[in-house]
Amino acid sequence: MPRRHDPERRQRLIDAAIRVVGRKGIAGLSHRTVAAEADVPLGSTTYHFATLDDLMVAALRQANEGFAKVVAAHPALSDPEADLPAELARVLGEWLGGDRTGVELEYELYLAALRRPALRPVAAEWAEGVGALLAARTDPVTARALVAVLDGICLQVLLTDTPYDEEYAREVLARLVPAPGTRDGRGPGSLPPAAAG
Amino acid sequence: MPRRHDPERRQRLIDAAIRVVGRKGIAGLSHRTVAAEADVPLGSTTYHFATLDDLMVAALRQANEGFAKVVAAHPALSDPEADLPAELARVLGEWLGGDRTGVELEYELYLAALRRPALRPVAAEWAEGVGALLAARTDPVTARALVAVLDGICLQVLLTDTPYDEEYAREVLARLVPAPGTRDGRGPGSLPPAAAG
DNA sequence: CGTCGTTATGTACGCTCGTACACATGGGAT
DNA sequence: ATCCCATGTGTACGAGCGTACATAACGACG
Repeated sequence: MPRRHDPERRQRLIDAAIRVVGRKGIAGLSHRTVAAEADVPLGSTTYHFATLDDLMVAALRQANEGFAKVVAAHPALSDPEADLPAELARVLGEWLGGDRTGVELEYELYLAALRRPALRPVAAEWAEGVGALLAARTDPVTARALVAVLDGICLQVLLTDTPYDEEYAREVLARLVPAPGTRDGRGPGSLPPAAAG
Repeated sequence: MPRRHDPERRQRLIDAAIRVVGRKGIAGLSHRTVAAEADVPLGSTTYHFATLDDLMVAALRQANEGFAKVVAAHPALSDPEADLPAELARVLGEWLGGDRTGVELEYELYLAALRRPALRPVAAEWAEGVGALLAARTDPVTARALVAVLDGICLQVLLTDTPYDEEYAREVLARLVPAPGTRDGRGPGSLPPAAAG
């Protein structure tokens, strides 16, 4: 019985949980599968995470950083001069085009909040995080709308096996962003219809 | 051992499955729970639905009619004179404001398509169905965009415990609909870059 | 009436699960 | 040096699961 006194075991369990969900889905997540993946005895997982919800909260919180990393790798998203819709569409394409397993993993944990109230605060954190990032470039209402449509486009791609269409995404995102001059913080709502067509 | 020769048993099993998912979620769906809910022996569920995927496909297909019913109850959605964004926002509010269990049920089955390829065609049917309905009022690209943002708004409400804001939804939907006169079927896509900031 | 295929029923096997608990261990406080 | 508690380990129990299968009833059809 080696490996006594293993600090960071908790972290290794989270990593293992993420790998398990990535490979077998949430349905395949159990104290035992995580223990096997992390190569620790069963009792260890139940000790560090009494319930599977606890484990999922930790996993979702960590998985959320996946999209954030892609975003952080694109400083253009923070550049007020850049074409925001085009940049967003590109970043989304990069994320969806990358490792599909990772994308499905993040979304599965995210969507699990529907039935697991424990996950909802974490899901909200993510939405607020992305929203805050976008709000710096537009206004709060537009930011929320952009997050919603990003979510919606991802769902369509992931749930219906439709390939991602970056040009389509760019177009849709562009319609949500008010014309310059309207973006002064007083919020949108009165943009002339001409701006949308 | 009464009730031999029970036609429509298959249908009753689907109904039972929907009730089970509504009450305990997909995680609580099993041949046994459905059998108990429908008050039939275990062997009967395995006979009519060899796998749980079969049962879920049938259930999702039937559950999909929930939103369709709400839509059908609003003929204004087909009226070319009506304010489409406002009507959509109202219908969505009605659906989300109604029996929350039913909404969660439909969405849970819908989202399950992420990990169950068998459900993806059914999920796609739903998206295409709503899309076709909206395409009659605008153009295909706008219709897809509206479906995406409807999905996104629902997600935000269901996943983050945020109350539904009809006025916000109306505003966002309105930005996606091209101004009248542009809606001639050639589709959008050529709006000047200036509109994007 | 008799036959046959579909539908219905009951039971059993092997597996995984969450949970509980008794025991071992080792490091930090005293 | 000693004690104590957080941490680690092994095992067992009862429950639920998918699946398989032998058997029984029924209705259609000749």
